[in-house]
Amino acid sequence: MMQPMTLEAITDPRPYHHGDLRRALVDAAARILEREGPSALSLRAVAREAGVSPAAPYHHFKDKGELLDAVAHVGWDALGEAMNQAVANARDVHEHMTELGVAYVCFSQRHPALYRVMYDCSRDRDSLPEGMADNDDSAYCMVRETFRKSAGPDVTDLDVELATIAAWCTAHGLAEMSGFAQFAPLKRALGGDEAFLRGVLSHLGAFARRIPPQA
Amino acid sequence: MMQPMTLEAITDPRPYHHGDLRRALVDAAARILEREGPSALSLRAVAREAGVSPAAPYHHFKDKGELLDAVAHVGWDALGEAMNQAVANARDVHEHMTELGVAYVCFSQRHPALYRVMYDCSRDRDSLPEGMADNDDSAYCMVRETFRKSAGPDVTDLDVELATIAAWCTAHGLAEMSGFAQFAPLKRALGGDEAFLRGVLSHLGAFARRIPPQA
DNA sequence: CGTCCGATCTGGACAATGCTTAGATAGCAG
DNA sequence: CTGCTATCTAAGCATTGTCCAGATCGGACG
Repeated sequence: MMQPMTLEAITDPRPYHHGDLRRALVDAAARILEREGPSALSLRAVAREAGVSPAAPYHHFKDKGELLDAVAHVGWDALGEAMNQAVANARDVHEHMTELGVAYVCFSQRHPALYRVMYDCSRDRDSLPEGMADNDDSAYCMVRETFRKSAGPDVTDLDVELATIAAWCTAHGLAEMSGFAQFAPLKRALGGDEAFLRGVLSHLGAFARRIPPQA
Repeated sequence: MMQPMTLEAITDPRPYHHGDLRRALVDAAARILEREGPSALSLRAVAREAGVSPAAPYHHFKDKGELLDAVAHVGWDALGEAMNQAVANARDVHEHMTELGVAYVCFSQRHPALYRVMYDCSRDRDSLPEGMADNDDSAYCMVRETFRKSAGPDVTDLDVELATIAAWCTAHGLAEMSGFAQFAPLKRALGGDEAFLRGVLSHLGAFARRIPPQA
């Protein structure tokens, strides 16, 4: 809200005696993530990157998980912003859903390590990731609102919720799997990553048509 | 070198010095997974569980990752079997797709730790998990075959492949997310986990209808 | 039957990690 | 200046993945 949600690793040289370390740590973590991937993201490495002792982070985060949570939160904000952008660029309402899906998966491909952290740190908690659905601009809520706006009067809130979950699950699955090397030939045949993405999304119908509407 | 490069193509019943340790290690790992979850699955814990020294596994697996691969392979075989079962129980062909999806997600909920390992160890490799699509009975190939059989004559192989990927991604997304606590009220309203599952799957159409068929 | 070789396992060691505790230091209120 | 609190460091602990030097067992060969 107050801070710009960009991912750029800005080496913000705040020459306070001991500057805003909390912020510096999150930035350092994001920098390591983009540079070396999730497996290199140790608490000690983050401290090293930020130029402090290995124990310093513990004065700002309860444990490693809480640091990861903060990093993930930044990621969700950035995702939400990217999806907002995508909707803003769409010409009419019926394109919104497509553009949201494309923006979602593209984001996950541009920041694979961040995306992984976003989900990983919530998997162990059995609850939705922090920042994913916290406010109206958050990614999940945008999808739901898009559904609600394009829904007819006979569509219940429950229907909207279920449809949102379905769409979200599909996008998430695509985000995690579209990087597999086995899909490279397919992508080439279709003419690029985004074409592949749209191709898969367009085949959702073929799947759905074989599922009877509710039991 | 003397062993076939394809992972345990055949169960080699070679009672070694201390028995078939390789198999014992995989079993021990699976046992720990079900009992204590993925975070407790250390190489040393596996060795402890199997009653051998911490260095013993290195005579059967190059590193921890290779052990995990073997565990995941067992998991994919089990998933394939569960899906085979589901198809066998379906009354007509048009139910196959639904039952496959249900079987997939149910498996992931019955063995959450195993399911996580199945994907985790392939994520770092950027290729499809071993055992996922290796033979005709494997999970992925079953979905593709179901699509092929129920497809009209005008459907190309590429279409079948894309539809398979779409269905797979959706199921995977559902498998990973349906455990989130936020969905509990929804599940209760619908009358249980499986009803929730079918509910979400049935709303795939609502999503797809808003996506224009191919660019 | 005995000898030897190689596959299998042990014990010990190393660096790295998450985390804790005790002590140092800086900024600020009085 | 004095004292308090938040912040940071240094040192240490248990655990982890991995490697290495030997011990040991199984089976092939003579």
